[in-house]
Amino acid sequence: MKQAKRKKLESRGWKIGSTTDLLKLTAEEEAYIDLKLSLSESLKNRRQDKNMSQSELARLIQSSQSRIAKMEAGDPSVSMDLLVKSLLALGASKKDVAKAIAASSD
Amino acid sequence: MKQAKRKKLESRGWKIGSTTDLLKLTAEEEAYIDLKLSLSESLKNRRQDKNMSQSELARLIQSSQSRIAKMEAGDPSVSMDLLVKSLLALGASKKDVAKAIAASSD
DNA sequence: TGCTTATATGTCAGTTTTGACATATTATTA
DNA sequence: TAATAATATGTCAAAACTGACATATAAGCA
Repeated sequence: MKQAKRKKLESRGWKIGSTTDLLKLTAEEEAYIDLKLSLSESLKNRRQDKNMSQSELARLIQSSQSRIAKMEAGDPSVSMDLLVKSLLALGASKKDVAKAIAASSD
Repeated sequence: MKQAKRKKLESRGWKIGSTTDLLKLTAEEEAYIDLKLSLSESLKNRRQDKNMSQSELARLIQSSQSRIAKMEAGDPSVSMDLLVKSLLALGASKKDVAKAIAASSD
């Protein structure tokens, strides 16, 4: 994994292991993170396309503005379940979700 | 939603609301459940294609046989995160995951 | 510039998900 | 048939995730 990418992930709060095994992020771990970041991005785009504020989306899915912010920031404390439920609440179809997931993140 | 399908879901342990609003499962809720069941199925197929037992898979992902069984049974206590991580551990690519998700469940 | 709205970040108690365990049920094979 | 392997089901303490809140920072506009 490239140094730049690792930095990006670490800045978002992902713990990629101790300093000694920073370079050992497995392909599966990387794919999993990629996948969540793709969902994050997709969520942000969908919300903005609807001219909706984070607070409005929070109301829609009975969550809070801060959690929406964390979702869109790719915070590791957010589950895929919540990301997907949010996308669906914004009108995404299963195929839309699939497309978001298949998209490579960089 | 069809009666037969609802029964199927309820038999797996999904709580689809009280008797009065059994028919009001929203499209989003339905899509979310469908999506998880598709991942379940995909996981089971992948594992079996590799001639791997649930115990072996459990070891591989540092989980337990009982949790694998729950994943494959579509138990509502299992997160999408765990399902996806497991698929990736079995060698699925992001595209494979996307395909599983896009697949309609019945 | 100040004012307002939107987004980001940190914390935390309540809830959900977790691996592990015991044990039941169902194949599979001798 | 018995014995063994595989899968299913129920429970629980620990770990992870959650909405909510406070508050910081940023963006837009008068």
